[in-house]
Amino acid sequence: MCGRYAVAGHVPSISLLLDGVEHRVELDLPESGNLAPTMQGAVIVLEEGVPVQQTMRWGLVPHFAREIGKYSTFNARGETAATSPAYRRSFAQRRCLVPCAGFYEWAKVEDAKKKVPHFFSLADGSMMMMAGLWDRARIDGQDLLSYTIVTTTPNDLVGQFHHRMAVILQQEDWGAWLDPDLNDVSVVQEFVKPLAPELMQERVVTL
DNA sequence: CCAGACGTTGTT
DNA sequence: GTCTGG
DNA sequence: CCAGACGTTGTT
DNA sequence: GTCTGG
Repeated sequence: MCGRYAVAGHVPSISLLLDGVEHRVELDLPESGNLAPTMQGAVIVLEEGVPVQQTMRWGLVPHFAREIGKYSTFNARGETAATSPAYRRSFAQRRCLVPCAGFYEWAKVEDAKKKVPHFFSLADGSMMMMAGLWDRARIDGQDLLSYTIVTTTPNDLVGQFHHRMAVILQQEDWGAWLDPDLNDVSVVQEFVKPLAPELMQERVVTL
């Protein structure tokens, strides 16, 4: 799962390989130590072939919706996103990157009243890029952009805490995930797998 | 045919 | 306990 | 995902 | 918009 994550305040510039061409994206990420569903988050989408940062609502409102529903769409199961009515068009044509510092999982502790948050980030401290889907809906006469984070089975590290985990893309896959020409769903599906646990680190935090 | 759903996680 | 809002 | 609310009538 | 259930 991924229901809360953190976005670093510093401004890294990232590099994407799209169709053999390198693109640099200047990021200006608003700092957030605890981003929650329904809040505005920064994602990277392709705009006329160029990767750009874009702010949208976390919690995908499908193109066919006419109002922001009560459904839980902050995560999309990678196993079914390709065929589910709410996500399939986005899975095939509207993928995005969700940059973050890391995400949280809460663990229940014996005799403790509150659950304890654990923070998961990349072992080398670099920016984490989660696999996202986005969509555009017409709500009250206005375009609403929104996104969701794709989930999969956990690796051995995250699996100690939860049975679902966000899909985390390695840098060499960032461009391909964004590429609209890559619309063969079975190829996209290859990216939906847990990141190797040795590439991640975990620590207890307070929020 | 029309009406209504379209989602995830976690917990039981 | 369960729903809503962030 | 977690945190916080969860209710009504009437009066100011 | 498209599929499912009635």
